[in-house]
Amino acid sequence: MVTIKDIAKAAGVSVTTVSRALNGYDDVNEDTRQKIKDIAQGLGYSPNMAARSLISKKTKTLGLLLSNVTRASSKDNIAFEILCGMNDRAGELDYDLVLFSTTPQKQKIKSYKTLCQERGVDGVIIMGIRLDDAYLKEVVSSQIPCVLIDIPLEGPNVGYVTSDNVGGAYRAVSYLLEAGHRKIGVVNGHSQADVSVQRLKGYKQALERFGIPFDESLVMDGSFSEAGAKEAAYRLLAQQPDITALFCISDLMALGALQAVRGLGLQVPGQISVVGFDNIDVTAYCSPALTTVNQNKYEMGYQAAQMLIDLLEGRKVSHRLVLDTELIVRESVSPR
Amino acid sequence: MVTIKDIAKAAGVSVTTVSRALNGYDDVNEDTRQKIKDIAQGLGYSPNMAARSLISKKTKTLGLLLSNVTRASSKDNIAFEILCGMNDRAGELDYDLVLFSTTPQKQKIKSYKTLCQERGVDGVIIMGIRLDDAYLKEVVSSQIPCVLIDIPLEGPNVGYVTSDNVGGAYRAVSYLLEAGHRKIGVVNGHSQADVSVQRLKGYKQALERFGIPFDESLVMDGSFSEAGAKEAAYRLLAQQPDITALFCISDLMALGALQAVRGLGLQVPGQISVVGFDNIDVTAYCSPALTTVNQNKYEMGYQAAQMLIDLLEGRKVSHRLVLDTELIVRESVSPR
DNA sequence: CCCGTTTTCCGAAACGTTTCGGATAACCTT
DNA sequence: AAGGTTATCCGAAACGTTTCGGAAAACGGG
Repeated sequence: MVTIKDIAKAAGVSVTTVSRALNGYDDVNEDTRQKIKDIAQGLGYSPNMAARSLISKKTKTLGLLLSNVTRASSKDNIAFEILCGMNDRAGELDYDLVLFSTTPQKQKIKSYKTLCQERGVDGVIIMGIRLDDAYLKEVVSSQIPCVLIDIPLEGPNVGYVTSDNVGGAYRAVSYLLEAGHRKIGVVNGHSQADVSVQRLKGYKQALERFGIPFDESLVMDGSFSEAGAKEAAYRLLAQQPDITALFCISDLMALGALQAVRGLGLQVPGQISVVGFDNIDVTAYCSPALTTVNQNKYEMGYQAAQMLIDLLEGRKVSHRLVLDTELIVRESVSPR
Repeated sequence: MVTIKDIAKAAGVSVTTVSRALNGYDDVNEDTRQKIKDIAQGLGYSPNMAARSLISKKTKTLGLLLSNVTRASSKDNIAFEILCGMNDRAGELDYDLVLFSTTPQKQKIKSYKTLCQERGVDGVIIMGIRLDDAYLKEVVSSQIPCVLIDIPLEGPNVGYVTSDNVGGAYRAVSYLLEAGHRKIGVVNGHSQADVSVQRLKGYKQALERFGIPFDESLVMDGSFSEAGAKEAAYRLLAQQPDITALFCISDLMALGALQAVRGLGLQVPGQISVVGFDNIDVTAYCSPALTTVNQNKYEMGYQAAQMLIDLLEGRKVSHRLVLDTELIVRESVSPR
């Protein structure tokens, strides 16, 4: 490994000068700087990040904490799209991304905070975590700058980015109402996800606009899984046979609901209309193609990285970003 | 930040002893060790990786170089599933994963090798790169241990993991042949991807078994994209109207081919049968559900991480791993 | 009780970089 | 020519850890 010292020797200057020359300080003669640069180039020098960050206390790396990057989670590639956006922006700004794999059992031993300071990431992006996660508070209240995805928390060092979930749900449900549906079941996620409560709020608002009272028994949790949603949809349709439409809080769950509806021998959208949320890729290909609300996942990641880096570099910036959503009309809804 | 020094002071021992106690050396009294551990715990100590790796020259991080983690690539989540596997295994073995975003323009400035040594990763996994990539040779011939995904190169410090592409293709095409198809078009990727040549080889072998001569004009490149495949399928079907089946080298391309077939007003599988490759999620949901060959993406990532770490830790291990593939029969093929 | 061995500890150097405080020399200004 | 600036450079300390060589103390065997 070629070090700054080797360059110094070759150039006949001190290591100090080499360091300052390479880092663009202005108290070094342009000729010497050029000579040093040439030698560095010739020797194939590249700075040692460990040494550098040992003293600067900066690592130029962002941690990504996502609790569910595991075998199961790959079907909806939402996480992946977000990751792509993050990675792109981080790359542009010369940061690297390190993935923290957090399995429940490892979490017992090492908290996020420990993980972060051990690895020495400058900041961290957290997603896919439950609101009641014991360690969420910890990292948020710690000194580590962090931005949350879909978790509305703010602080001096923490911000978040999310989609306009209530708006999206509002538009989706309004669309159903305008199509004449009046008894709309909702397949929800679980109470410990902010998106669940926000999207339900949108549902209620749409109902309100049409003067329809909210009926608690029309909503059922599907735990964000395909199987869970299938189960939930079965129960919903069994208990309330006059339901004509299902609003599913996520596309994956809409897929599960679709199975349940078919399992009951009912047609989509002929007898039951379905709308989802997220606009994952499958929705365009499945049959019937799913009407859903799009959220800009790539952008979420991109902006999250941007916000975190802004935070890190001390820029004054809003700690809250809500991205627009858009209703994507396809084939799973018919008028009633 | 609490350092080893603070612990030493609090425990009334030297930093050497603290270090050795914490790292499990046996020349420290069990009582002192316990005391030191307690104090470390109490102070919330966590070791500084930068300092540690400065001297040990190990970082316990794996680099992941994938050239196409960008906006477009998210539709087929193959990369993501592989990543999940890698991340899981790396995590189990106490390594972290850092993503290297390589855009074509950045590649000009910094070669992979530079990237790796700057970031000080112990080794690197490379995927999604073309065989003719200028820097591929560089990193492979460098000292950096690396494992390739779907690129058959071996060396003292390099290994690879891939699927049984020829076997998979062989079974897929045999299935078509057994169903009575004789004129089978193939939508290929491009010549600079090993999977393209392997899967084509499987196609040829199947043909051979049935005594059918290989016809060059039956294969057309679709550049691994949906649009490219659509175009290719159009051309194929126009030029050879008696084609009765399409073997697509990837599912994403099969989706494109499906569009082309429909665009020509033909039925799948009634008039044209289609089989894909990869078994991405959409294939189970699209209509008709796609017959395809599954490759175990998660396992590929898992094993790649395992192999790299074996390499890093000097274990004697095979530098080559070929995972089984499996034909998944669904609805896109009918007998002729 | 002496000598060799084991146990337990420590001082200091090293890793590659940045940075603080200063030093030298050349250049102005009056 | 003296004093003040400026341009350019350097020595040494510091960051937090590991590790080499050795040292002190306790122990065991004869």
